[in-house]
Amino acid sequence: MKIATWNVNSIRVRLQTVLDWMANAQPHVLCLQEIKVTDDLFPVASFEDLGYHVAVSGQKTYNGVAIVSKYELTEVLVGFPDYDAEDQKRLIAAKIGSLRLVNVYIPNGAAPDSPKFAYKLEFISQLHRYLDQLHRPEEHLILTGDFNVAPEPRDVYDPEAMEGEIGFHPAERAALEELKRWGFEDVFRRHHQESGLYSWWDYRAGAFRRDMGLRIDHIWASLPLAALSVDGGMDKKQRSLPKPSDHIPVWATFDAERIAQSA
DNA sequence: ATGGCTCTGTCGCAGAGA
Repeated sequence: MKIATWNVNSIRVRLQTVLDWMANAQPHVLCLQEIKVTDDLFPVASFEDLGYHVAVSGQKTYNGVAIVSKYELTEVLVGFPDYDAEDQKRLIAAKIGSLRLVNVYIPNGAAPDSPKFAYKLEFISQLHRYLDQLHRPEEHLILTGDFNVAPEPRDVYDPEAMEGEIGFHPAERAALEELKRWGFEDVFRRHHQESGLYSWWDYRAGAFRRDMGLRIDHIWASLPLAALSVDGGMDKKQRSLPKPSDHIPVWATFDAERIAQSA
């Protein structure tokens, strides 16, 4: 079972790119962020034609998340039950068979001295509370999406230069580490330990050409589920194609039979 | 170097991204 996450930076601009990638990569589940459309304008039919189910939480211009799945999506939950997140559409969850999946677009934060950074930390704190309220670490649970935080020095191109900058500030790394201690393992890191593996490169200043990237898109699995993971990866080629998103797809595979057996 | 691109809403630029 292949699960993927991709911040596409506008689904309308990137639709064909995403469909082409799916035809090749064949994910069972794809979590999208920054779709930048209202629900009614999301190209549902394009995915349904390929045999996928779709759950969307979008808004005009900014943010927006969606889950695209070969398996039926049930118990779809949009946003937080008791926190309005300033009406920003950044969270969608669903049950897929016995699997629970949470797709999140954590706020960027703008700059460490910005109110948006406080909102980012508050959002991560609310996400922690959300897990406490709705889930247990013993479940087969995936938390995935654009986390907008590079967890460790090996996840940034220049740890010294980036220290304290947005995406690699100690406060957000600590918040993310605390979230992880709820009961998750970074599935990508289970399979790849080396530095220099990034999921995002700035559009500006030839950042991709100079490989100035960050690993900020993640697939976390609860510990029982992480034990059933088979492989993980990131499709860097997608960043070199014409009109790319600034993020690339991140994916992980799991032993579907053992997931079904232990359900 | 708070920009260097890219996208949206709207047809000038401004806001956001990270």
